[in-house]
Parts: sequence; C-alpha cells; structure tokens
Amino acid sequence: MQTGPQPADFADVRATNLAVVLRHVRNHAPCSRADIAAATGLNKATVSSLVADLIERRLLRETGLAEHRIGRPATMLVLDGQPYAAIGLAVSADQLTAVAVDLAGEQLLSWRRTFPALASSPGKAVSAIAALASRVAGRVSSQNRQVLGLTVGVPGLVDSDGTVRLAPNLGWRDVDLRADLVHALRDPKYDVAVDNDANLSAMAEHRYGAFVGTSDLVYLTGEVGIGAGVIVDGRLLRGGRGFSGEIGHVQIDPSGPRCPCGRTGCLEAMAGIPAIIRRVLPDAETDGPITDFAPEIDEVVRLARRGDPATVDSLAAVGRHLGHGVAILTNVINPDVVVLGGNFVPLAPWLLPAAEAELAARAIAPDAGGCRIAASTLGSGTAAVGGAARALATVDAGHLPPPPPH
Amino acid sequence: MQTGPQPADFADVRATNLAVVLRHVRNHAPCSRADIAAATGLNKATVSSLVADLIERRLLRETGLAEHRIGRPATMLVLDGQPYAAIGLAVSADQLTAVAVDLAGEQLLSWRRTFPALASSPGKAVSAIAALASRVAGRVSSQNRQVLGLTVGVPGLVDSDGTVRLAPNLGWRDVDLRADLVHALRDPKYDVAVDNDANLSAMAEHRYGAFVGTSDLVYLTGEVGIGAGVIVDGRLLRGGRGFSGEIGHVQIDPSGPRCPCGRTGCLEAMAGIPAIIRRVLPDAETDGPITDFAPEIDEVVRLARRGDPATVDSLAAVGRHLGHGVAILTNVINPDVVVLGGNFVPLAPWLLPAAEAELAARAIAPDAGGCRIAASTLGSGTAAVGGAARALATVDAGHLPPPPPH
DNA sequence: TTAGTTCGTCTGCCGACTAAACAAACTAGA
DNA sequence: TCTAGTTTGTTTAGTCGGCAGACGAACTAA
Repeated sequence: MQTGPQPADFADVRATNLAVVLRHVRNHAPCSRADIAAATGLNKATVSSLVADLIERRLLRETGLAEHRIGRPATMLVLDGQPYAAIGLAVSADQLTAVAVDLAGEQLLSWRRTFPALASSPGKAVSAIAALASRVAGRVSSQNRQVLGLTVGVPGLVDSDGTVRLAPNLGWRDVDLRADLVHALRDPKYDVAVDNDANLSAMAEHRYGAFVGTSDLVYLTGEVGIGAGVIVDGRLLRGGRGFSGEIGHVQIDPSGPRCPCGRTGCLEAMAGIPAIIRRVLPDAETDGPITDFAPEIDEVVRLARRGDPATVDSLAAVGRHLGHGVAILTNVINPDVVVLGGNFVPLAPWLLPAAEAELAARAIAPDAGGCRIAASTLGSGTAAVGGAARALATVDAGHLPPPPPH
Repeated sequence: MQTGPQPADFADVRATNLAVVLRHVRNHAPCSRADIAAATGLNKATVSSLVADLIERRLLRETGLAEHRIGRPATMLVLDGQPYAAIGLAVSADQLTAVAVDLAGEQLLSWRRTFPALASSPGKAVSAIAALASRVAGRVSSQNRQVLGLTVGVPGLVDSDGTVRLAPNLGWRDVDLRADLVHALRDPKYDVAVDNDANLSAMAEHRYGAFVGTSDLVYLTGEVGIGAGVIVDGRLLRGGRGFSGEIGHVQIDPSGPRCPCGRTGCLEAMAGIPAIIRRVLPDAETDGPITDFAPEIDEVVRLARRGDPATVDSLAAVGRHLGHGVAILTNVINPDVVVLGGNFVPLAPWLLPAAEAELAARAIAPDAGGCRIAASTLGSGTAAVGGAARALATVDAGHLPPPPPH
C-alpha cells in the first residue's frame, strides 16, 4: 500500500509555518520579525502571529535589545532555551552516558556512570538505564524545565518498535528496550525512543557538528564496532526494518582476519579499534571483554606522534581499509561528507590521508562524488547528544509542545 | 544551510489533498466520493469539492455505473487516462526505447530504434533522441493528449542538472543532455528531465511492478553494466550529487578479474552480463563493442534448461556474487526487496537460489533484514516506462496540470 | 407504502494567510 | 528643532478552503 502524504488541513499549515519560523530563528538568531518575513516569504502579519504563538509556548523570546539602523528599531528574537530540555542517553559496553540539551543547543549536563553491560542481564541494564534517565529527568525538572523526550542509543540493530534485535557488544538479543523503559519509568509524559547509536550520532553531527545542515552525511562510529549513521536528503535512512548502516560487517577482504561475527574480512575486523590496537600494540590484551580502549589509543597516538614507522604504516593501512569502506558508501549512497567518530578522532591525522587516497581510487564518480572524509569535532558523548537532538528535531519538524492553558 | 520544508499556505493544502484523492482513486478504483471520505478522513464536502476540481482538470471521471447496495447508489470514479500522457525514453548502447504512458498506467505506445551510441557523437545522439521524442510527442498530441513530461534514462552518472557526467557504455563525458534536448525540442511546454536508467527502472518497479508501493526497494540493472536504483521510504535516493547506486564498481573480490573501469574484482566484472557470457560461452565475442546480448543469453538459458552442469555451476557462482552485492546493499540500506532486471530476468531461476543463500550468510540483520530478491516482471523497456512514471509521479505528488481556462 | 440507509450537496462557520493601511520609533539633514 | 524619509510591527478587511451538520435524492427491504 502506498503511504503518501496524509491529508492536510489548517492545523498542518500552522504547524509547518511555526516550524519554519522556529528554524529560521535557530539558524539566524538574533533576528527580527521583519527579517523572518523577508527571508521566508511569509506575510509580516502572519509572522507576527506565528511569533506571538511561539512566544506564548515559550519557544522564542524577545531579547529586549534592538538593532538601530535607519528607521524604527527592530526587536530581536532568539530561541528561548529555558523552559524545555531533551534527554539523550547512550549505552556502550562499559558505561552509560546521559546528557540534557536545551532547545537552543546548550548542553545542560553530561553524566557518565560505569556500566558493565556484559556482566549484567538485560533486565538489570534496563533498571540502570531507567534509574539514570529518571535522575536526569528529575534534575531537569528541578530547573523548571519540561522534558521533551528521552532517546536511548544502543550499539546494535534496533527495529522500528524500539526493540534491540541484536547487540553483540552488550550481549543482547531481542530486548524490547523501549517498552521496558516506558514501564520502568511508569509511563512518563515525555516521548521515549530507542535507536541505533550511529544513527543518533549522525543526527548530532547533522545538527551540531562541523557540517551542520549538510543534507547527505554519514557518521562512522569508532567504538568496539563500526556502524554507520546515514542521513540522506536531511532525513535519517532507516531502511525497511530499521537495520541500515551496518557497514561494519561488509566484507573488505575475503582473505582478511576472522571477525567475532563469524565472517571473515569484515571492515570491523580490518579497521575497527580492536584491530588497530592489535596491529600497533601486539602485546595489548584485546580479546577479552575489554571495552575501554582509551589507554591503548593514547599509546598509539603517542607512537604515531613520535613518528614510529611501524605505527604510521599500520595506521595508513587501516586508513586504506576505512577508505575502502567509505568508497562503498560513496558508490552506493554518495554522501557529501563521511564523519569519523569515536576513537577514530584522535587517530584521524594518520588515517585520513590514506583513506582519502583510497576513496579517490575506488569511487566511480568524478572527484569521489564530492565526498570528503573528516574527523568529528563533537567530542565524546556524540550518541547521547544525538539522542537529545532527535527529540529536538521533532520540535523543529512541527511537533510543538502545547501552549500553556492560559 | 538547512533546507527544511518551505512555508505552507492554502494552495499547498489544496494541492496535497487533491493528490491524496488522486492517489486513492488510483489505488482503489473504482471508488465513490463516500469511500474516499471514509478512507482518507477528509470531510465529505471537501472530497466533493476536490473531486469536482479533479474532474474539471480531466484527471478523474465518473464511470456512469453505480454500485447498488442498500441505500442511495454510489457514483463511481476512475482515473481519466485520456487527456494526458507522459513520455519516457531510454538510451542504451545499441538502441533508443521510447514509451508513452497515460495517467491510468496504460502503455500507449512503445517504439524502438537502433542507435549505435559508440559510433556516433553525443551531438548526433542528442539529435536522434530529440527526433524520437518529438515524433512520440507528435503522436501523443495527435491523440489529443497533453504531454506531461519527458524523461530520458541514461546508463551512467547523471548529476542533478541533467548533465551526463560519465557514461562509459555510450562513450559520453560531461554531456549536458537536458539543456541540449530542451534546445533541440525548442523549449517544449512540458518538463524535460534526464536521469540514471537504474533510478528510472526503480521508479517503474515501484509504480507498476510486482512490489508496487514497497517503500524500500532496489532495482539492479542487468545490461552491459550493473547499476542500482534505490528507493528509500518511497523516495528515490540520489545522494549529494546524484551519483548514488553505483554498486557495479564496488569491489567484490580483490583477486577478481580486471574491469574495463580499471579496477579489479568489481561486481560488474564478476557478475555482469558480459562476464556471465564469457564464463558460460568462452567462444563468444564479448570484448568488442557488442551491446546486444540477447542471442548469447538465449543460448545460456538453453544450456541451463538442459541442465548443463558447467552452465548451472557458473550461474550459481554468478548468483553468489550477486548475493554478495545484494548483501552489501542490505547491510547498508536494508531494502525490503531487490529486483533483478534486464538480462538477469531470464537467468533468475538459476541465479536466485545461490544469491539468496549468499545474502543470508552475509547479512548481519536476522532473516537478512527481511530482504527478498526477485526477478522483474515488467519486461523490456523498464527504464523507459520508469521515465514516464517519473513525470506521472510529479502529478501524484501534487503538481497537477492547470485547469482548463473555462 | 413506509422505514431505513447511504450518497452527495448545500449552508454556515471558523481558522489561517494576504494585502494594504497605519501608527510607532527611529535617523538624517536642513 | 523640525521635517522628511525609513523601517518595524500591528490592525483591519478580505479570501480561501476545510469542517460539521442539515438536507434532499435515490435506493432496498419489508
């Protein structure tokens, strides 16, 4: 059955235009009503009405300052970050990260707690996640902010219902995380969602990263595995069942090493963080349930900085494999930029040249289809920030919080 | 810059709802105004107004027949195919195919003419294409039909301006086909577009194929090369510059044969039609500018039907390579179905089992992410039909032809 | 014939955008 | 200081299009 756009009515027009104004203020703050009218093509009167509505909903506020050019001074508008916040929470093999972000993009808090996923059952994990989410929600509420939504990022396959079908690095299979969380949080008023961590990181990059607004963007996670979050035409690519972006287990080399997934030569097995560490630091322990690679990555960076030839060569080789993976994405999806995240970021200076060369050689489109490779600039917690961004994006898309009952 | 939805006004509401009604009639013809109101949620009065508008524009008509259940009989509505038609034209290495399709999906004509692309300059090609398009448009006009649009499908990289950046099998590079055609056709009133043939075939499959309306669908061409047309969430995936779907030159096996593109082990070199023929019929001539493989494919089918072991094995091997390619698509995009087209269709009975097994083994998502592989049922000329579908899809999306001037 | 049902239109209403006029608030220059 | 010019944002009147409900039309069933 074809699922075209649903019938529209006035409420849709209003919601669309409210969202247009809201986005314009986000992108051009501070700006005046007249600016908005000129830029969007909406009538001045309409803009006034929309702005009044948004101020009543406490999404915008007047700065009080005015711009004094010739003519009547303009009263400037900015996003009002105060009354709302969205919560993002990322699950990894060794820790939980929670952030709260306000509407203006201000990060209100960032909490971490260790969480040995493999050592605890999914049930306990749900409790831990719910407890952390609940504490964050409490803190946010105590600041008189309304929680707009909670999104949990998980490194694994998440279907469209919010069930984690498979998360090898957490030891999970068929965990209905969304429903369990809703239950544990006792049917919170805010919206709860679960998504793949790469998808959320891509949203964070799309909303807050160095390539804000690039409409075709891929984020590659560099944690235990390699996952891709794909944004196409400004929207997240999910595929039929929500299992898109699993580039980590695409075969790069049939004669490559065995991957824990059972296949051989997966991108993850060739260019994943454990593979890098094994290659550069043969003595390091990487087979067990080790999940925090920071010390080893620091050591690799140290060696590379010192110019250690074996290390530099190894990183170049890994960069070539990554470039191979990016070339597959480029040939199939043709993104404008592929952002390397996680532990790839500190290694980027040594990975990128080789990756770019490999991409150029393997991409069929001229000029690599215009695709660049870059390291993320968002720092750690990208997936959690992306979780918050997901809820905020629904506001941008027109799902505004209701106006106060007056 | 973020390019969210544009400001909406009444015209958009009207256009959206007109399109909703039009699509409903397409999918549920014949149906009554009351059916439409019940199914779409639109008010009965609104539906009456919309239907009147569509009848005036001659997009719908009343059948005259009525359905006699209890109560007042319903006057049934159907699409009015008569007044409009869209033209699709596909360029391949050896011929031009042109079709005209009316709004109801009726194929009005299908013309072929030989066209030795490699033996003629792009300029001559433009003339030949324009001449054919012009003749088709003339025929359509002589039936008192208005031409809604012309779309030309080209086996190669086409950017968003309609410039063919690279089409190796035609010997083209940087041919501004759209502009040249508009010029050669002397600024026709209808809309002219150029697109990749795989993209157009995917649109045809999405609109007329066995998986109508499947919102995540990939079409794989089986001509000289292998290209993918990708539909995600009901929309064509184009990527940043329009160069998506080039799965043919993704490397499947580093130790594979050399590909004319200069790389080695490309999917195209392993599982393309010339590779199949070379493998099964070592004596056949496939290196020259041979472009019509029908006789050889017939021979391969004959051998396979007879159960010739070498042939069956070869086809299974090719099927595995195709399954490998489909697995890449599945892991990255997660489509619901991958449709094999072109010369793959007659070979499908021998290709599919191996391809499906390989897909199941390589896909990371459980149950291969729900992805099936199937042979196209649309027959030859799929790309041309898709070209017509593109113009018709713009009508479905709300770009209706203007009402008669009264 | 009557009751009941369904279809499609008609009427009145309301919400949302537009255009144009206008008041407010400022700068620039005489 | 005063006036002309400019820009902002609100007000007013108008149009458009969807909605709810009433209503006549056309039919079946008993």
